Amino acid sequence: MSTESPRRAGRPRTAILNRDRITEHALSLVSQDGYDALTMQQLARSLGVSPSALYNHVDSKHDLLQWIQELVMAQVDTSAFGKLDIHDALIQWATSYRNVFALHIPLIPIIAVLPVANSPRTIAMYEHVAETLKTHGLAESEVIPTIVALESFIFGSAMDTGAPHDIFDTSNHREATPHFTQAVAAQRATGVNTSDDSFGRGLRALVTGLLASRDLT
Amino acid sequence: MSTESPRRAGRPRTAILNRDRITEHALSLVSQDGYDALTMQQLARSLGVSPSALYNHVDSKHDLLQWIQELVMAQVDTSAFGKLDIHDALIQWATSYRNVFALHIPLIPIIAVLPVANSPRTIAMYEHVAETLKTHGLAESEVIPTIVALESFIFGSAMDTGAPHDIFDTSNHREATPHFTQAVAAQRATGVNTSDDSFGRGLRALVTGLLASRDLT
DNA sequence: AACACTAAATGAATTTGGTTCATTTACCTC
DNA sequence: GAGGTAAATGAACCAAATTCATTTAGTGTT
Repeated sequence: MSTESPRRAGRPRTAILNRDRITEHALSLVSQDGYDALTMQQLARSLGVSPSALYNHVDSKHDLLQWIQELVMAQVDTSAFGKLDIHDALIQWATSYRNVFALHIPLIPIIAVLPVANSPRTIAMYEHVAETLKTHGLAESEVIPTIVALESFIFGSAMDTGAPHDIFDTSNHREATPHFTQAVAAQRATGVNTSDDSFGRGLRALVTGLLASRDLT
Repeated sequence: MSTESPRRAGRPRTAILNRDRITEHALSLVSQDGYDALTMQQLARSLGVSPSALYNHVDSKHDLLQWIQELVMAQVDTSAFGKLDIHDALIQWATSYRNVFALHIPLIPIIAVLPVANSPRTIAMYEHVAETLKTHGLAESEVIPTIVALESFIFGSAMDTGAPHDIFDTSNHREATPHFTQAVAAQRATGVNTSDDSFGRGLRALVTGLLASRDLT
């Protein structure tokens, strides 16, 4: 938006800050102390700089989160495409995707709604999936809805990993909800992690169903 | 938690505020101007009261959001259980569930992770689903994971409705992503809403697959 | 070597929101 | 009436993001 001046002369002092350094430190803050610890002041302190200095490089905190997203996205494992058959490849990819974002839950509401254009890594990942689906024989117009359906499930499942263990505790209303209460007890008795189990079952169902719809609409 | 005092004497002036009135006004604010407009000051103004007065009734804004959740949950249509066969009942319920929360996206990250104990309506809804799944012949221990899988997809899909139309715009990187770019164009050409289509496809796949897993594990 | 120019960094101030608390208000019961 | 209590008030407080005028320190040019 800003018209550049004639630019006749030299460079300023060597910069302390740049996108990579900022993002790196931000992500490290998050890993250590969680998203609540990620404030502009904390970040600035960790970089040995004053908070306002950050605004020479980042437009807003929201922007900063987008930067973080890029790094996080890079952790998603897409190596299965081309190696494994489509069914297994999708499952391996989706599982990695979900596990990565389980560690970055606060990012989910942001990126679920973020234009993809700013994130090369995200685009590259989509290209992998799209190519695989197309090769498998999905109709051109089915590719995007299939990806979106998978992603919705992935994000939803990642959020679910943040739920407390006793989320389904119904101590107070036990009388009114016999079936539900009993189901909770039965699942708990199995000893397996609810989120993981739910994700596994759902993912298998979803992948099988979506790939099968090659013809019908 | 608070030990009650001896309570020997009378009543205060007739209260202006109470849970119902507060929640009602909060929800109305949200409907009109979105969640950004829901601040404690705005809410207080809309009730003709000072902000601090709210804290005699609500412990925190987070609490207030839980109250809203109750009202929102009440809008989910569970009437299909018992009327329709299980497949169609689940689809009708899930669709209503998703559509309701598409109007309350900011609530999703909060309630997805919220203990159910405080929300009678939520519990009642789960009881419906649990009973239906059990009647259908799902193993006791499969009921909860099935519900969680469905809910994850529902929440993820509801979030997706908030995505901008051009979320998949790849103008800049078109060369690098031929398959994806073409898929986006093809889907756009169909004229159908991406979120709706994705949700429909995914939901059918998910319901079919989850109900079929009656035996295998 | 001085100059002109510029990006980067500073620090103070602003803004926005949530939340606390001591105090006052109104009204009910004895 | 007098005692007692929940509700409401208003003035703070606090944390956090953001803005802005100003300073700092390079770098190429003359």
